[in-house]
Amino acid sequence: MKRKDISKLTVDDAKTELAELALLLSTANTAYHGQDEPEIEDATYDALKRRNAQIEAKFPELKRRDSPSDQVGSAPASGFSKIKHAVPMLSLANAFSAEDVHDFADRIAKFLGVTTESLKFTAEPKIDGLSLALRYEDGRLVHAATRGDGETGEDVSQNALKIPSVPQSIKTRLKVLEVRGEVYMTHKDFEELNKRQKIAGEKTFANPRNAAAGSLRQLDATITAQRPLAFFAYAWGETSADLSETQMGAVNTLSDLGFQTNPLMMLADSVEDLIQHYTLIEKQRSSLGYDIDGVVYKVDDLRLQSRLGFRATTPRWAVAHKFPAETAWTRLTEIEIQVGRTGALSPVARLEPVNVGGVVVSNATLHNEDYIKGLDGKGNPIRDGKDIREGDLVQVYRAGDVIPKVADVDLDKRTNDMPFDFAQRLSELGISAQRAEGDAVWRYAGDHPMDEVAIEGLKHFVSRQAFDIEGLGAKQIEMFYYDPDLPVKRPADIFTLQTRDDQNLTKLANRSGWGKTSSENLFRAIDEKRLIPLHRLIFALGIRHVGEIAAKLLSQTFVSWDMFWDVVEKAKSSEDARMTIENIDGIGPIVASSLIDTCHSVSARENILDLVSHLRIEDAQILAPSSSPVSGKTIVFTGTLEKMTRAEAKAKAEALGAKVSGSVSAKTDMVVAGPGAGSKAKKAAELGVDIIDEDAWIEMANSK
DNA sequence: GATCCTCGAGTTCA
DNA sequence: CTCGAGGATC
Repeated sequence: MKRKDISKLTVDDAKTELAELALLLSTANTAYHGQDEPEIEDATYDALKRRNAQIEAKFPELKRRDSPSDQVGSAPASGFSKIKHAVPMLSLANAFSAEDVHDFADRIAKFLGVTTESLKFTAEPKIDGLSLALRYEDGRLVHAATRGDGETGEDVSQNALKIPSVPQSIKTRLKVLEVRGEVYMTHKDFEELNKRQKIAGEKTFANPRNAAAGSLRQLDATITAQRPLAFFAYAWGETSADLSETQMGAVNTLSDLGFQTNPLMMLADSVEDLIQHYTLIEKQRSSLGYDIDGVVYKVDDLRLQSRLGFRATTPRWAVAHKFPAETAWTRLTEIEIQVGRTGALSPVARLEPVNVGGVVVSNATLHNEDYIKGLDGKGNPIRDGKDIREGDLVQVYRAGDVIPKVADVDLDKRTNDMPFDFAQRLSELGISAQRAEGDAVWRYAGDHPMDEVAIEGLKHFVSRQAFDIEGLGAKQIEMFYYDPDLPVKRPADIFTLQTRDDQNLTKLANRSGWGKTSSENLFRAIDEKRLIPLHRLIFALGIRHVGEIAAKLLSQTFVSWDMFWDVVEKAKSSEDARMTIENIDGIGPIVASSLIDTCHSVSARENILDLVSHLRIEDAQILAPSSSPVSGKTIVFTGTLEKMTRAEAKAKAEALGAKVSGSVSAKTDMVVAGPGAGSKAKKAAELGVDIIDEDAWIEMANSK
C-alpha cells in the first residue's frame, strides 16, 4: 500500500489514517494471538506500527484512545485487547410488577417536577443476547467492543465484521457515531448450529444466548463468520452531534442508516399504555423466533433524559420490566453451610440437578437463617411463610436470570417433619458461632481462626480488585495453604515464597503440574505486585465494612501508607484521630470502628506490618481537578428553584463533581438562592460565601 | 425516626 | 444479581 509522505499529511488525512491503522493493527494482533496464520508479516506489522507512531508524533492531539502504540506487544490474558468506552455502558434498573413501573414513572415525574401524565415513553422488547458497541468514525467501523464491566470492554472488531447485520460503513456526516445494540441468535439458527456442532463432534450450546456469546468471543474470527449472528441496534454512546430530539427519532435514524432495529418498539403516552404493550409483547414472546426477557421503557424526550441523568450504575430514565423468570421443581437434598472470609456462615441448598431456563442448576443460595424459615429481613413472610427443609420438593428460579433461588415448597410432598435448625446444625458440625442481636447472619466465634476463613481471606487478597496476582487464583491458594513444604497461611507468606522455595530441597519447579516456566512466571507475577497502589493494599486487607470504595476514600484522604497507618494507630486512644476517619464523607462510626479494631488486634496488626515490610506502597493520586468550575466545591441550594427540582439540581451538581449540603457553614463554597431564600442566604452573606441565583447556576453548570 | 441510596458480602454457572 | 446494613438526609 502506497502511503503519503508524513510531512504532506493534512490533519484530515492523518486522522483517517490513524483510524485505519488502529483497525488494521488490532486485526493483525487478534489474528496473531488466535493461533491463526498471521494476516500480515512481522516486518509489515512493525512498519505499520512505526508509521502510526510517526503520525502520532506529528499530530499528538490526534492520538487515539485505542492507539496501537499503547498496546504493548502481547495481548491481555483473555486474548482480546481492552477498549475503554468513551461513554460507560450501564445496566438497567429492573421492574418486576406493574406497581414497580408506576413507581418508576412517578419517581421521574417527581424528579423533573412535572406530572406523570405529561411524560412519554418508548417500549421495546429486551433482547436476551449480549451488548455490543460499534464505533464509526467518518462512517467507517473503527472498532467493536463488548460491554465488559461497563467501563472497559473487549475489542471484538474482527468478529463484529462477520455479523451480516453490522454494516462496515454507513452513510453519515457524523465524525463519531457509536451505535449500541444486542447481538443475538434466532431459535432456528441456534438449533441448526447445534445440529452441525453435534455432527462435527463439537460441543453444543445450552441456549441461544450462550451460543451467541461463545460465537462472538472467538479468537479466530473465521469461526465467528460461520456462526449465524444478528444485531439489533437500540442505543448509542458517543456521537459528535445529536441524532434526534427523541429516543424514537434516534432509533429511526439508526434504522435509516442501515441498522436492524426492533419492529415491536412503540411510543406510549401513559403507564397504562406501557403495561398494555408489555402484555402484548409477552403474548408474542414464544412466536418471535428469538429470546427476549422483558420490555424496556425509556423516557422518549432526550432533553429530559439528560436532565434525569444517572445513578451509580443505571440511568434514571430507563427501566427493564422483566418477564416472570422460568422455574423448575426439584428435590433439595441437603442444606450445607459455607464459610465466608468475614466468618459469615451462609446456608446453601444442594439440589438434584435440574434445567432452569436452559441452564442446569445444582445449588441455590438460602441467604441466612430467617430466609430458610420463610421470613425476610424485617420479619415479613416470604414464600407465604413456608419454611425450607432438607428433602423438600422445591421450585427453583434464577433471580435476574443468574442466581438460583427457592421460590416455593411443595408441602404435600413433604416427608421431613423436622424444621431445619440452623444453630443445632452448627453445633453438630462443631462450629462455634453466634448471631448478633439484630443481625441476619451467624458468624464464626471460635478461639482459633478457621482454615476456611483464612483461605477466603487469602483469595480476597489476590482477587482482581486487590493484588491481582496472575497465576495465583483460588485453586493455587488452597493448594499452597495446605502445602507442607511451602505453606502460605497469610498474605506476607506470598512474598517469601521464592526465597523459601530456594532453600527447599524439593523445588516447586519439579512438582507435578509445575515446571520451570510456570514457577518462574508465578514468582515474577508476585514480584510485579511488590509495588502496589495504596487503595489496593487497604482493600486487600479484607477489613469488614472496608470494600473497594471505602478503601479508595481512605487512600484519597491519607495519600500515603505512613499517614494512613499513623492515624489508625493513634485512633485507638485519640478521639481526634478517630474523628479524622469518621468525618470522611461515606465513612461512619461503624466502618471506622471496624477499621481501628481490626488494625489493633494483635494478630492482624502483626500480619499487616509483616506484609508491608515486603512492599513498596504507591501514594494515592491526587484527583485531577476537573474542568468544571464547581468541581470539588460544596454547594447549598435554598429558596424555590423554578427551572429544576431540588433532586435534579443536586444530581447535576454531583455529576459535575460538587458536593451538595443542606446547611450553610464555613465549608460552603457557594449558595444558589432562589426566590424566598431566607436564613440560609442570610447566613451565607454573613460568612461571605458566594451567592448566585438559579440562572447563574444553570449557566455555570452548563458551561462545563 | 423514617427513607433513600450506595456499598459490602455472599451467591451461580459457563 | 440480591440482600442486609451503613451512611446521609430530611
